Parts: sequence; C-alpha cells; structure tokens
Amino acid sequence: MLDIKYLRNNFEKVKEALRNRGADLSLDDFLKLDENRRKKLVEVEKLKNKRNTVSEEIGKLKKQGIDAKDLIDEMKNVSEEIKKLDDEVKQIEEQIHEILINIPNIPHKTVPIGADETQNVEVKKWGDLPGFKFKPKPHWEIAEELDIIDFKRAGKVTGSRFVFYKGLGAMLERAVANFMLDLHIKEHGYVELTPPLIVNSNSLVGTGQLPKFEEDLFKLKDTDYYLIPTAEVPVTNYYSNEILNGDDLPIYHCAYSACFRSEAGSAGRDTRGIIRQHQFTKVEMVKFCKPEESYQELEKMVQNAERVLQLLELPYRVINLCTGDLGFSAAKTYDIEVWLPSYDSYKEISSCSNCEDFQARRANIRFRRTSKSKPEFVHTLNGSGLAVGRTIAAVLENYQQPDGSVAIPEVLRPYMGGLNKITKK
RNA sequence: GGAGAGAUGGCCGAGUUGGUCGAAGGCGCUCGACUCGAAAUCGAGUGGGCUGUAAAAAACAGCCUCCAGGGUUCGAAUCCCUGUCUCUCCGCCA
Repeated sequence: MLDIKYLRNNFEKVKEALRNRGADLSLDDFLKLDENRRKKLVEVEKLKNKRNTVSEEIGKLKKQGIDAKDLIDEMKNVSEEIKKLDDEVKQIEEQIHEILINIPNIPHKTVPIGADETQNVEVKKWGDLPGFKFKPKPHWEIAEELDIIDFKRAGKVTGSRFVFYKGLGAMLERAVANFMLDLHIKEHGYVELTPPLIVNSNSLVGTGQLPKFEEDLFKLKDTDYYLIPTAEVPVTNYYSNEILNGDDLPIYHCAYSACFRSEAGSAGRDTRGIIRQHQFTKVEMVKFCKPEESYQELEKMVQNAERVLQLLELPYRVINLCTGDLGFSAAKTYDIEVWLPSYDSYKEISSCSNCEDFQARRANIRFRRTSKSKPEFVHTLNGSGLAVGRTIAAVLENYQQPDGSVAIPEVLRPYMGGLNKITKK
C-alpha cells in the first residue's frame, strides 16, 4: 500500500509509475474523495468536541442534582448529526481504501522500464552449460525411469499437477531442502521458522496476494483460511502489527514449507514434469530492515540464493525484472534462472524482491530507531532460496549420465547417506 | 465438540451500581539531581493513529483508540449483541 500522503502530493508521479508497470488504474476519484474526507472530518470533529464538553457538563449538573433536560435534548440532535457524518466519512474511507489497496508498488529507479518479460535485463551469468555427448532427457523421463517420481499415481490420487516423490526421489527432496536450510542458517545468518501452511485473509492482504489475486489461491471452504502460496505470507506477517526494536534490525528468517497455487490461467503451460505444480516445497528467505539498508540487503539476498546454485554447480543467470514484469508488491525484483536442458533455456528458480514499505504498511510492521524515536515502517524483502522442485529438476537434468543414472552433487551427498549416484534398479 | 473464566499502556495490574479515565499503582525505560563513578534515593517525563493551523519540520489544538466489529445512551474501559484469541475442566485425537 502506498502512503496516502505520498499519493496526494505526488499524484502525477504515481500515475506515471503505474503506466510503466502497465497497471491500468483509474485514480481519478482519489483526489476528490481525499479532499472530501478531510472536509467532513473537520466538520464531525467539531461536533464531537461539542458533545464531549457538553456531556461532561451534564455529568456535573446531574451530580449537583440540577436538571439538564434542555442540554440533553440538544445533544440528542448533535449525536444524530454525528452519526450521519460518521457514516459518510466511513463510506468515503472505504472507497479510498479500496483504491489504495489495489495500487501496486512503485518501481525503484534502478528497475528497467519495459512492457513485459522480453525487456528484462540480464545482469549476470554463472557456470558452464553442460556439454552432453548424448541426447539429454527431460527430468520427467529421467525420474520415471529411475522410479523416483510418480506422476501417474498422483493423478489418480489427487489430479494433475501433483506428484509423489518415491524412494531416493523422496530422499533427494529432503536432502535438497536440508542442504539449503543448513546453508542459510549456518552461513547466511537466517533464523529458521516452521510456519503454518494455512493463513487467514488478513495476512494475504498484508503481503499483497489479496484482494487482487484471489483466483491464484486455494481457499478452505466456509472459512477465512487459505493454503499459503509461499512461506513469504506467514513469515512476513509474523511481525504484523508490531513495533520492532531498531537495534534488532535487520532480521533474517528462512522457512521451509509446502506452497499451494491454483495456477489459474496457466493451463497448458509446463504441463510435463515438476516445474509447475499445485503443491511444491520451497525454502524461503524473508528480511526486515531499515529503509536505508534494503537495497544492499536485496543484493545480499540474491547472493545467498546464488550460493545454493554455485554449491550445487548448476549454471544460472540473474535477471533484473523490468517494470512491466514486476509483481504487485515488489519495488524491485531479481529473478534467478537455472539452466534446464529440456527447455533449452533458463527457467526461474528464485525470485528475490524488495517490497520496501509496501507490505510493511499493509501488515503494519514498524520499528523504532531508538526508544524515543517515532515508529517508522520497516522494509521487507523476500526471496526463494530456492524452490526445491525446480532444483531437483535441474539436478536431474544437468547431472544425468549416458546410462540413465544421475550423479548426486557433491554437497548433497552427506544428506543422501553418502550416496553419489542414483541408478536404475 | 461440551462447560466455565478472561482479553486494559513496553510489562504487571486497578477500574465492572455508566459521568474530568488515555486510564490509579508498580515495574521498565528516558532525562535531571545527588556521586569520583555506580547502586540506592529524589524530581520530571514516557503508547499509537488521524485532522487542522500549513507545503513540510518543530510546536499547539481537536478527534479516535482500554481484543475486533456493531448496538443502547446526552455520555461507555464500564451495559447489550456478534466475532477472534487465551486460560481451566470434560470429551476426542497425532
């Protein structure tokens, strides 16, 4: 959510920023509503002041046993008038809130201006692409042949876009997750949280998935609960409605969780394999920091995510998303894309965003620089570190051998009981 | 799921026959005095949001805020309704 004062005073600037994002929003009503609200507030506050002072007087008179009937009658009218005006103000405020809550974040000045993903800017490339001397297979074929992922039975048990990991596949899933967690906890300074996988709508508004993107979520019937689409939601909201101590910032949390996405509107995309699932696991990184340090923290977070791929020795590139490709809450986002031979291209495996104070304002997360200072909104960041399913796909494809087996990356072996290879039975 | 109790400021905790209650008292914290310094003691201060004076800061004034949302009333922390959460007991369960 934008600061209402900022919007009021930088109206044209905001409109331009939204145009760059391709967000077609009409803000025309805003200024009028805003002005009207303040006019009405002055009016009603004056009346409330009168009511407060006179009511106090009535109390005093009654204590002395003096009849205050005239004053009470007068106040009846005042109270009615107040009720009427209060309703009007409330209605206006709802309209203003409706507008504010649907405005996406303003892109940072270092974000390239562009209409869509074709105008994203590659900022880094790492690693050598595998030079196969045989025809590499896509991960779903490798996995089925090794009997480590079962697509068919998941379809039977649940439906499309679900899988069972099986045997060494299931172990690999745990290994990848534990490797990532240990790295972030022990070397990058993150404190692990195991979050609820179900959150209420308020939390989803806090991080920006609601109210605009409800169709992407799984909602639990007849409740206010949703399955989380990412651990970013519970972890960011962990500090909602709190005022943090400035000395404790920056705060780093990581969380391993399942994520649930309806994938509405992506029918037909990535239908094979484990790239696009309704349920997948992910290690998420979330940071809370002071405004002046958030961009430096974003760079560090990207490095933390990159480190996972470097240690796994998987080739990747880093992309600076352009204005037209930014997510709703993000002011700046780097995507990390891993090399996937079956796609003959790079595929997103992490997305690291600085949301500045956009989520903090929605979720009301503040901090005090010193015990005497006024509260300020923190900046929040989030990034995948990494998506586990896509990492497994990348490992299977990049580490496949001519005989159909898959070598296990060095750093994962301790997590696989020392195993160095997954072979056919 | 059934029965009961509760939710007050950073924390503890008064206030529940409605009327100077934004809220006693204590702790904590900040500043000052005392001290070579510290402790102890004494004094002062100490929530948040919104609006106006104003374009902004300091300041001042007003409004809102005692879990949330409604209601009764001239007036609600106090009364009524709904919801959320916490605790105790019973049942069930990993």
